[in-house]
Amino acid sequence: MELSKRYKPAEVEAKNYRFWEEGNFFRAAVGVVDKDRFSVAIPPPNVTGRLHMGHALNNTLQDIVIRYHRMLGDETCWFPGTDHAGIATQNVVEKELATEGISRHDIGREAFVERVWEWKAKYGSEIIDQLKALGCSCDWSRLRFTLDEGLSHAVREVFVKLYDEGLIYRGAYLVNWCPRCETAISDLEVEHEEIDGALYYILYPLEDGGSVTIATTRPETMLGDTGIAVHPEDKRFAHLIGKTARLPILDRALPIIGAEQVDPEFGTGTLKVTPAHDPVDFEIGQANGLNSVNILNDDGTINENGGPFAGMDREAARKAVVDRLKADGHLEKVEPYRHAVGHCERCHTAVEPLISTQWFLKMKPLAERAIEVVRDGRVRFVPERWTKFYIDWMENIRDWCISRQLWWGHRIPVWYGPDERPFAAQSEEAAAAAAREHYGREVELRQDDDVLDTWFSSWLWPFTIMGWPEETPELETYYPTQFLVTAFDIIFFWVARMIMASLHFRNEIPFETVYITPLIVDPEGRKMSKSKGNTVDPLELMDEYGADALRFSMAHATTKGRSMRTPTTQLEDARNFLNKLWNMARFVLMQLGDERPGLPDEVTELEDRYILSRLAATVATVREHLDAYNFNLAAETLYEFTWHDVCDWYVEMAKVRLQSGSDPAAKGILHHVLKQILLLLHPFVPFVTEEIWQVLGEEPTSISLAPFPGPSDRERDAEAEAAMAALQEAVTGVRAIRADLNVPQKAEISVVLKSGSMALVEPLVRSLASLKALTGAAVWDFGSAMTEMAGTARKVLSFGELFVPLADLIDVASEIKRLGAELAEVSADLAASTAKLANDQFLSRAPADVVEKERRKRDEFAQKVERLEANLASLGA
RNA sequence: GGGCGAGUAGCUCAGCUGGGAGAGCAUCCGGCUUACAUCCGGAAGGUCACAGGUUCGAGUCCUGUCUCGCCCACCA
Repeated sequence: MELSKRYKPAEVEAKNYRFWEEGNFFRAAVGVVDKDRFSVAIPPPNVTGRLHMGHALNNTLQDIVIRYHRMLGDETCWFPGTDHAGIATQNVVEKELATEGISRHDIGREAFVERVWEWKAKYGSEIIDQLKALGCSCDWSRLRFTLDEGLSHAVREVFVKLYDEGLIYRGAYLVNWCPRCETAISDLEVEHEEIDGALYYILYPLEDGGSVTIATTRPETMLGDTGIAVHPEDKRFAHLIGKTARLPILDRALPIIGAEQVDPEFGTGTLKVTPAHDPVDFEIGQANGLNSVNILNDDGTINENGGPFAGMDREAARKAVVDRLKADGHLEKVEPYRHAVGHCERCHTAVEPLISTQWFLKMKPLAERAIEVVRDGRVRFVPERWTKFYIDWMENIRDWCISRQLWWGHRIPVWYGPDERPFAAQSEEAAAAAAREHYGREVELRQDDDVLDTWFSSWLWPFTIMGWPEETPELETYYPTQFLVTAFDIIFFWVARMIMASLHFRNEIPFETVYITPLIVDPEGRKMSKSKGNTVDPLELMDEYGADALRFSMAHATTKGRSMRTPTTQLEDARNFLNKLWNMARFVLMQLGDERPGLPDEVTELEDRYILSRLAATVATVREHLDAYNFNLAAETLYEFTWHDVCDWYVEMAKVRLQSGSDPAAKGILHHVLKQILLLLHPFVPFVTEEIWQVLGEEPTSISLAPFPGPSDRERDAEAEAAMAALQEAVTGVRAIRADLNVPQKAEISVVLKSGSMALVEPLVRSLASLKALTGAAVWDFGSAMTEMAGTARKVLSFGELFVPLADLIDVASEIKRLGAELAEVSADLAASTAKLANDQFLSRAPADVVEKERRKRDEFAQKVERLEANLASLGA
């Protein structure tokens, strides 16, 4: 089969993915006991999702680990699925409706939800196709959706259980309200953004004369003020406690109280208390029995409690309130003020805190054990620093608001009786039965209108994808999972909650290792976001460079830092690298023809011994790095070995033997080394490696099922590596002379190599043909004393010296300059080394091997200096 | 107000438990050497942010400072 001169991903990728799917290579068995098991639950992408760089990174890393373990021989399963993504999906469909000029309220709940399912049927698989394009080797037969019947059942089960345990409660508390989405959102869904606002100083008259001035950033909330607070120990205001002020405009009586929460340093040191619209005020209100006056409608407009401002949008109301205060002489001053304002993560509308009746989950009882398993290392974060991040948050965890005023999601499994008594149950029938029992008769039940936070299904993901609450063979075989990959911003949303859920419902951890990826940032180092317009589309990158190139560059760029830049030049590097690999394969195929010789029995040639030694080292290093999740180092090691050790040196040396007729050993080694490289690279770049594997016609059918290289009987060969290093030094020396002195490529030269080390020279003599081919020097003379010759270029090596007679090409003066510069450098090294060895402290405290190494270095420098000096002398310097 | 990460060659970044500063790109010089010009050979380029400290020895460990990025927090 003929390979094209360049690697063309488009011709290879889709074809090979189809091959994998048709072969069911990623289908995992259940119930296997005689193998290690390895499983991963995918972080389910939103059904509305389009592959972004975060997904690309995340799933590339998961796939590398999954493929690695599959090749290690583990029974390996990657469980895939998608998330129904409550608000996000509802927003998408609402937007679609808006283009038709209608809102969800126009068509009603049932029809709307139907519409979303239609949308899902149409577009929900796009993200799956994109993951396949990336090469992800999930077991697609196990694809799940967080809103499918099985998971919905699990969600109801969990809700009822937690309700019965008293961990879920309903009540009116201060929540974050998004007026655009018209729903409560959890603390985690609020993003704080610094904005330029203003501090308004409002004058509150006191009932018995005088006034008090209070600073606020949200003047319109004064409509909901029900008190005023000062710090109890603030002497300036002590006399005010117990008195009453009057609210401007609405003329409400405001008791003045003392509260610890007040910061005497801020503003005027007094606080207007608006329990319905501020978390601190809510606390103070509760503690002091103040009323709560909610002034907002669900859409963010002012309600009837806002008096003359009722019906106005909150923005307009702010302005109107300020104008009115000013007109009445109640506005003392306005100062510019920069502060953080909460925004809805999904739609970026400013969030309003308000009192609302919602469902909550108590977190502290769940958090305790979840902290424990991380602390004792049963669940491990990589990089390790995230452990502290996790524990800090868990220790200060607050209750989770789990209800959402949406239509798309798991409807809360609670039915209310005529007296509003709630019945939590798996089904309406079960609730009816419970109600019948309670009331002693048949009653009309009404289901709660709200749905659950999307994360209320995701936090059950690792075991619900395996069929929980049934005790399935999947659970038995693959739970707990071994590995989870996610970004740090999901630790609290998801990772922490999964740990809590798994411990609570299954009494075991959900996964052993949590790998936290760096955050991908733009070229300026800023977070990528659609609103900033600095996103990069991985699908476009895949089109341009190929999925493998994207994967390799991702792996290569993944460090244990907190962020990484979008790979740009690295993408080109990766593409070039894969092309290099492709061409190496072409070369090997050209040499092999129909033969598939494999590793020869006897290996004697220097370069053969060398490359096998390097291969053994590479296998060991790559496995080490993969086991430690050092993706960049593993990729780097393979790049280096393939390109430099194999292509630059081994192939070039083997050519000599291959061109001068058949050489079974060289062919066998080429074949073997190529195969090993393919296997080592396969987890990183599955498409190109599979393609070459197929062309070679290797067994097994798919490289994805082949065993990953392990330690072999051929291990490191220090002697060959040392001899090869000498050869490389000599070759590079001659090439440098050629380049420095502008000796034309075609010009015939001869080389004299002088060395006292027969151990090193002897293999070079045997590799004479390689030396000639690699340097273009036709005549090599070893070991003989150099007779003084005019016009000789010189190079001092670590183990000897090179002489290249070039007659009139040599300019003695510049030759002296060249050698002089090197002498200066080496002399400095020698001086440093000598000084070190003269230091008694060093000799007595440094480990013996370090001292020994230093001695060898010193001797080497000394010899080099000696040779350089001799050469300079012979040039008459 | 706390916390985290980064600061190494012109650019993007490696550098594991402390023992002679690395890669790729860009630059310069030379090459169509029949696997690859997405290539090959060579060269130049760095007070490892700054200041102290620990150590025989610090890019690597400790303390402090500066710059950038990010996270968390009830200063309205």
